[in-house]
Amino acid sequence: MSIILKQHIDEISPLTDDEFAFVLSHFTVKKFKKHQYLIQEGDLVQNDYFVVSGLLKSSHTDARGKEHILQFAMENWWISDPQAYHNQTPATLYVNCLEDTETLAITLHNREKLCVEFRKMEYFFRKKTTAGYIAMQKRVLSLIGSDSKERYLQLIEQYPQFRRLPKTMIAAYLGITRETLSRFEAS
Amino acid sequence: MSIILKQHIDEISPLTDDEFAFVLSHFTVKKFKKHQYLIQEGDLVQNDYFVVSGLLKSSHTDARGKEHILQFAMENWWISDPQAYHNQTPATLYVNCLEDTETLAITLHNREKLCVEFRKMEYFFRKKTTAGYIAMQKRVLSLIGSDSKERYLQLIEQYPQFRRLPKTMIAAYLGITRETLSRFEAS
DNA sequence: CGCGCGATTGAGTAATTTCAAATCTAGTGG
DNA sequence: CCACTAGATTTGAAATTACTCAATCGCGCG
Repeated sequence: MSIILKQHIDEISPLTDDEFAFVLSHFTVKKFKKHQYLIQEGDLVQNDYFVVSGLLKSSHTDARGKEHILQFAMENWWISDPQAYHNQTPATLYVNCLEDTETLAITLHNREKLCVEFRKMEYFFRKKTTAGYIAMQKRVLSLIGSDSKERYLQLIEQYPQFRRLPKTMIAAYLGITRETLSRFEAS
Repeated sequence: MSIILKQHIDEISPLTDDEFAFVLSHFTVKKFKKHQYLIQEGDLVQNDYFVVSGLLKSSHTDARGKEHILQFAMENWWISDPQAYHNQTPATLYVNCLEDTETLAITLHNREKLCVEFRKMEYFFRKKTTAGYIAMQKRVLSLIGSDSKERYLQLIEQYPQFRRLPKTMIAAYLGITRETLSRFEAS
């Protein structure tokens, strides 16, 4: 099962089998059931999660009780509350499962230890974070520069997998209501 | 003048004077006049720029000719077209000066060389990028979760310095029209 | 069969945009 | 120091877009 993590790292920073075994020793397998929460608002966030299988989302619930979705995560993606994890402050996000999910979890302590002990992994995390930053900047551009219909079309073009998500959640990800989203598909 | 870069790095990864001299040798001083472009759409992006003094913005011009602002940069900030810089693909953004500006520029080649040669700087860039990712995620949350007036108030609370920017640009950063922004301040 | 949840549709309301015009302001040259 | 101009800001009115609230529809699952 952990082969998928190796392949994922290899794309940026190829490892020998021995090296990967060492890397893997810093992770722990964690499995969750549909609807289960990995992180709730206020929690101390122990882990960053690499998704081996399943489906999750991270979201924020605002003062009016509305949920806004920051991220979906499927196989090969990472998910957590990055701010709470990296700064070790209380979580402001929820992370929960839309399907039964298997993850490889790494604590901040082990992540930093791994970066110090093993150069290739510091390189991996640096590159991965850079790619994440670039993706986030694209999303900002889409949010400030495109109307909601364009954003929806861009989204399903970039991530066709997202078609299988409930539309209510797609809407919460795009920053529009489910009713507005529902009025698009017709065309 | 480069003392400000040292102080900036020291906040994350403290350096001795000798170490900093070594780091600095990887940068070149570049100065620009108000209205000058550092990067234009289609360019090969040579540098990431650390701002010593002055003021800049990065922006994208869409198919309708409208400008959307991704970032402002003042003293102590970094600016570039990250996607074009890190992937060495043609720029999709413009970066230009709102005031006369002094920068310390680093090529991707020198940045990577520096990371390999000098561990503390790889740590610095990794942490800096992580912080940038977290800030970007906050902005996404603000865009999908708050209406335009709330976003404006959040912005001037988080960055009071931005008050000195032309409102047209604040609007282009928030993803609203200048007319809409103009109708807020009254209250 | 019927429950429950997600998706859709309708009608009225609120927010935002567009287009146009008027007003203000900072910087320039005389 | 003043007049002038270009850019920025404000204001108005109509059109568009999105939201809210309420009702209905469709379907999978026990």
